[in-house]
Amino acid sequence: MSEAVWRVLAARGFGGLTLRAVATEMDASTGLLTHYFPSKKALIAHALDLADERTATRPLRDAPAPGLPALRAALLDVLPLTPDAAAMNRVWVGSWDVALADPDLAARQRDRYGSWRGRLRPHVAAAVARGELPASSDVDDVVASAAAFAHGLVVHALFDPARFPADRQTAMLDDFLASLTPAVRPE
Amino acid sequence: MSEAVWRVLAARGFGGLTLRAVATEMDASTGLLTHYFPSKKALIAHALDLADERTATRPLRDAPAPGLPALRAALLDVLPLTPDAAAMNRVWVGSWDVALADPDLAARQRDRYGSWRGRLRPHVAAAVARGELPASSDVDDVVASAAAFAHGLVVHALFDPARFPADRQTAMLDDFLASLTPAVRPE
DNA sequence: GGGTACGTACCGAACGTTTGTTATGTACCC
DNA sequence: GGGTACATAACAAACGTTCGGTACGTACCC
Repeated sequence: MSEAVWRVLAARGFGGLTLRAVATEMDASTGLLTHYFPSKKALIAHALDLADERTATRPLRDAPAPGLPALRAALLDVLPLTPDAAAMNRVWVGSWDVALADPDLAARQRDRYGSWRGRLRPHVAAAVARGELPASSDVDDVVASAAAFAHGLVVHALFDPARFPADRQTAMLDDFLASLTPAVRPE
Repeated sequence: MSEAVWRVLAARGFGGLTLRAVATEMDASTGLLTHYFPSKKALIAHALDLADERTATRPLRDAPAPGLPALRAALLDVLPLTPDAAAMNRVWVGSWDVALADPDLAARQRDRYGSWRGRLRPHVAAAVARGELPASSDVDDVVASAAAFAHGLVVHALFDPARFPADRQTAMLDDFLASLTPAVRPE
């Protein structure tokens, strides 16, 4: 069932997420859907949870080292570098319209992204502790900036994949991270 | 009429943009709407054009100086620092779901953001020319990074306005711009 | 261990509403 | 009086939701 929801979402977005579309996708009746979801909103909530779960359980690249390299790995995991990652991001970006229109869903998204920043935070803190970032850095600001940069890059890459191939996204991320580190002047 | 479309969009997003919602909003009939819009898709396209127009004609802060300050001003104009700007961004972010679901609209968004980056480009080029940015900078990458950063910050600020008040957004942008400039070591 | 009771899983059809679209009518303007 | 600017009404389709009915497992009783 979740598979069908995901396929509908990836193909038609949240605007095309209907009980019948999901039912047809899985060759079932609308009765099945309503049996598990008391309302349409519950379906939408499940779709968001589904995106959450797929995001959480997707294979992550392991961080080569704590600090900046770990942050880099975590952000690379978010970018639409592969078709699967692009589909995932397409769902997330698409969810923003419906989430912003509903206070409950908006609050859940707020918490979601808050906790994502929370998971990014240790990497930034470690980077500061290891001297990769200036000690004067505001950790929360750096975290938020990195999260914002990644999400914005996701959007631009989704709309213009030709101009933002995987290697350019990676290069841009590396430049961004490099710009965070204090410049070392050649002697 | 455009005013009514805008109000519906700001309140209910693209998922709640219907002919009748707009008609009710302006105390008119659906016949009026269909008189001007041959189809629903035309309505959506108009909504996007409307967002475009409002984006283009909104009062912009004038750049205090060419180069980096001009880039800063242009990006500040995008961030949801005021309720009006937040409403505008809410519409833009909401448009991404419907845009990603329709190839025509997706192409138009792609061009839109491409031309926005095009308008940002001279400022970055000027910054390089003036020595505010390293001569080794890839202008297009810097432009895209700045655009991505701003758009990502928009998303996070929309979902969590309490954690991203105007002054923090501004501070984060300033930090981002500062990180682009080569560090100057105190003698 | 056969019968009964009951909860869960699901189908299929129908409900009433909302949707986009179309058709017809009317007032007004040049 | 022909064209523009709407209103009004109706349309079929799609929508979320409700509901009666079937199948099946599981527990309990005697």
